[in-house]
Amino acid sequence: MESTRERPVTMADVARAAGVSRTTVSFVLNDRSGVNIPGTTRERILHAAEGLGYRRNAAAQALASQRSGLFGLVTEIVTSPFAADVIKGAQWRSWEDNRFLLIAPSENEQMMEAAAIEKLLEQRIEGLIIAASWHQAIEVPENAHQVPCVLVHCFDESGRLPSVVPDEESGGRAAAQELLAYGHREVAHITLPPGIPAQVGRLRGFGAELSAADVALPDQRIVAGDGTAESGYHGAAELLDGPNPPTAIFCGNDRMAMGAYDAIKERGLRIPHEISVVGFDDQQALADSLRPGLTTVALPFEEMGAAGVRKLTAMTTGSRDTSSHLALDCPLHRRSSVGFALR
Amino acid sequence: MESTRERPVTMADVARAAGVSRTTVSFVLNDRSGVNIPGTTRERILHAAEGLGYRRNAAAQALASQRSGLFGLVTEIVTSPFAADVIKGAQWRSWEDNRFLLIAPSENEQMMEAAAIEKLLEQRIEGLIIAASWHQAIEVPENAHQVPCVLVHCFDESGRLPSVVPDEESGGRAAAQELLAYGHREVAHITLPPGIPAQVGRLRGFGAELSAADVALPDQRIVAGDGTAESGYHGAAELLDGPNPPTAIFCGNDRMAMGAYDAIKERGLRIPHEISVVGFDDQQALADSLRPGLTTVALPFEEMGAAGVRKLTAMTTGSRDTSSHLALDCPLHRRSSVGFALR
DNA sequence: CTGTTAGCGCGTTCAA
DNA sequence: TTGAACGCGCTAACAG
Repeated sequence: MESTRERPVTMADVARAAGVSRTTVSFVLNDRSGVNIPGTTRERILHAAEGLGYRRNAAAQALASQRSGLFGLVTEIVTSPFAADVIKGAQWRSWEDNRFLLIAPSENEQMMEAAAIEKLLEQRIEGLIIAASWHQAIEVPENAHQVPCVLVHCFDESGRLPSVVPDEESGGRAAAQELLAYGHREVAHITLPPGIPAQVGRLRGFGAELSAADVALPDQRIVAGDGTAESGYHGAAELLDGPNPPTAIFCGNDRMAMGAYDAIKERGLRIPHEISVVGFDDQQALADSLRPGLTTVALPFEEMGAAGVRKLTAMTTGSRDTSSHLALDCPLHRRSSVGFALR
Repeated sequence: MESTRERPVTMADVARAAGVSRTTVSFVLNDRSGVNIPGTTRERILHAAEGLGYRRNAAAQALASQRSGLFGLVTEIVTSPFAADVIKGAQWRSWEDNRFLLIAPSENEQMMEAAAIEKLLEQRIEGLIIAASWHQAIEVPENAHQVPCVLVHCFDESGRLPSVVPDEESGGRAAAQELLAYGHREVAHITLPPGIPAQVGRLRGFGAELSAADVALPDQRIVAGDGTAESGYHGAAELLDGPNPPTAIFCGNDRMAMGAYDAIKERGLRIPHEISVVGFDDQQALADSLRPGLTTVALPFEEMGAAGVRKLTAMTTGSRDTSSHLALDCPLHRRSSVGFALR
């Protein structure tokens, strides 16, 4: 029984079949610039490769050339509802750039994240993207520094690593614009936990756009929340029960908007007829369960993923990209929670 | 300037540092069974590797061992809203199985799909998953047969390739159960294009569950749709304007449910008070824009992705898995479009 | 412009 | 148990 092991055809086979050396084959198959190979030879090689069913071996190429053509992405894939969008954007962009994207789950346990990166490093990735589930300063694992690294939806304190984050201020402005367009002048805001980028940016953008339209946002109209539905409920209650209730509330995130809905309905007010609400994050599962549908500002996850890869490609191809901190606009997603102001 | 090129440390370096041969290092690092190595030597090697910061080179290992540890997944990542869920399930499962998942976009152009697979093959994937955007029989590209291959959300006519599909019938049954639970006995169905698995299964399951409860589903109550909102509109109109309008409509998909909503509202009927609607597919973006929220049957994308990988792992590790055609349950997602029957 | 030669880092057989 | 030697498939100097 002579087992003719179906051995995969190699460059040597192609060279033999075409009557040339492996080098020539390599040159032709990678059509290297700066080498002029007779059209006939070229044809012959291509034809032989085709005929034999030759297929490049990426591992061999990676080993020999010291370049894997791989990018890595660590993200909270299982627990974060947003991770899929970042992956989608990054994945597509990588493919366009003729690279594969390796994904590794971090689930934000610091240990696991380092381990995940380690796995990626074993694959000799040429670049790494670390994506966080919320806009924050992160502690970058030591081993991440062994390859070009881009931070997505987060940044490091030192600011040494390039990052791609949402422009929270633009989101705040978008919310304000929408409310202003509907004639609201008595507006309020329920904030996120103080100090985090999302809290600072969203409020700042909101306030700036309002004041540009000569609409005041006094301190009594800014109540502190902590991001939970619970705090949204209390925040809205405080605003509505106060001496001068607003006609519209911009909530620092969708969860708080959910809480606000409860407080509003509890008081017999109708959304959007008597009061308008704008959220932030565009959480599908959440906006989905709210009645009426929540008009909210979305985070540009897909774009951030793509931008991260683009930046990585730029870095690995040597083009020194100076604009290393990118902030992407947060667009408004209209649903049904904003109506015309009564006052 | 003696540039001490920071050459990555190899097994040879570890061997030298530990005073043993590369073979021994290889044995220890891969803790090969059937080899007894003195605890001391073992310790010494591990220590040396740690100290030198040794990191395995996946490409070299793949090349030498002829096993890449990679699985491939082709899917319509950019155009299909469901692809992300399949990816999520498959990705997570692969990681658990200690493998990386390579994703390639197909966008259902037959040419592009083959090209995508070709790229994956160059990476020497050990298994391939082909995922479709709707449950259908597909033409499997020739090159897909060069590695173990599992079909997700689709199947090949010949039935030779293992597949993981949604159990459409279970979804039809779930819809019926929900309506029955709310006391509906006058129910109708708007079908998908005739013949496709989703149409056949959903209707069959729906009908079976009804008849098990002694509820009739006469032919006049089954109107043909084609999957578009337009056809849903007309189907619902036909049902509502007929001699004996139903109290509940099960639509073959969400898009048709959207159309049905219009016909219903146009006739001054309220959902779910006067008529109930159940959809199929659980399309976020769609169910999100409907008022009231659409109760609908979901396709188990994440589970299908995971099951596909699991099957692949089983195949590549040789365990002959006979149950090669897997059908996963479709669970109901309750929102607000089902209410108690008035009649 | 083409062929020769030497690695890339690791798995694995075969002796010792 | 350990070490020497070869091969995996390809890239890249360096000659010719």
